[in-house]
Amino acid sequence: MDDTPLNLGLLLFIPYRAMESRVFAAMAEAGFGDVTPAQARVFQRIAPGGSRLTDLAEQAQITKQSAGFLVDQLERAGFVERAPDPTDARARLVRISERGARAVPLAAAVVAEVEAEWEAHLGKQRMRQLREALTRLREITDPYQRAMQ
Amino acid sequence: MDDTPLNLGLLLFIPYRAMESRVFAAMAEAGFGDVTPAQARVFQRIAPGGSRLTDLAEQAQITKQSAGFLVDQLERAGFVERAPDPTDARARLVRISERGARAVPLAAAVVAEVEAEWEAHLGKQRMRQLREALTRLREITDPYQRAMQ
DNA sequence: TTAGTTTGGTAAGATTATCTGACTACTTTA
DNA sequence: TAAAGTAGTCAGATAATCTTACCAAACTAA
Repeated sequence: MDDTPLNLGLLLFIPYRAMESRVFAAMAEAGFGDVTPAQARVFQRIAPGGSRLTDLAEQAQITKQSAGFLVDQLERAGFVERAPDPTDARARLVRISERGARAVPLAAAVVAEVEAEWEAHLGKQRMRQLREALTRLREITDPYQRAMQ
Repeated sequence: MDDTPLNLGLLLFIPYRAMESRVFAAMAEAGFGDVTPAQARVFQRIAPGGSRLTDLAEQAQITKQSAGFLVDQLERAGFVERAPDPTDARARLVRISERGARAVPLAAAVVAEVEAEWEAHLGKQRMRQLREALTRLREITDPYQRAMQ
């Protein structure tokens, strides 16, 4: 077997992917099977008071056309709603709607569950170190520093 | 500002995405701009002596049809070649070709560069802790444990 | 205060990446 | 040696993304 250390990109991707799969499986089981990964990546970036399409696109690193397409789907599925932005007549705010709000704590619970499993495997200390290192890493790898759920 | 701790999935994704972007930008600049992220995710899983399509599909967690589609593109672009598998007449081995082999050290250099930047920001110790935590995490989140470059 | 520039968003059309289901050809096993 | 399993392809559908082009509202500066 090859024991070359794995590149850090892949090392980051593997658990990310595992987390995503777990959340999607649980959501599907809970009756939210009609949300796709691409939609979720936009959804989870909606700010508490609502976000503009352009901001969502920028944060998710997709074009505003793609973001619009995904928000249309989320709106049709009842997860979000659009409201005029009182501060700018050109813009509209994408907000989490009632059905979307019901999904949020469910997803959060699965994330917590997976994190607990990881902590059980790594130990409290290493888990804390992991979170700290990633949080610091974000300072230089995330152009959008706003905290998100 | 909201100071809720970010969920670990997103915390993993942010630097992963940053690493990927850097690598792709550098590859494009070096004349390998015709490779897509999806193709790269398959390519980087090719074993030294070549891999079967089915194995690549399994490791990348896509269907063999998708893997075949991406390998077709990689083959047309000259990054890989297919050879009969001497041990099984049904199978063929996907191998890195000359052009592909030229791309590998280039990508590795960018990865090393980004990792060095991260280490400069985190410090040697936290960087080591990060790598160790991720390596251990892989034990419970990666169904395919074979080391990859 | 109005003309030019920027910003928020949509429209149309193409391309890429992915899936499911069905199939062929070879291999393994009972 | 017949049945079951495995490697891969084919066909057709859908999802997610892009580029280019556009419109309307809002800023900005002469």
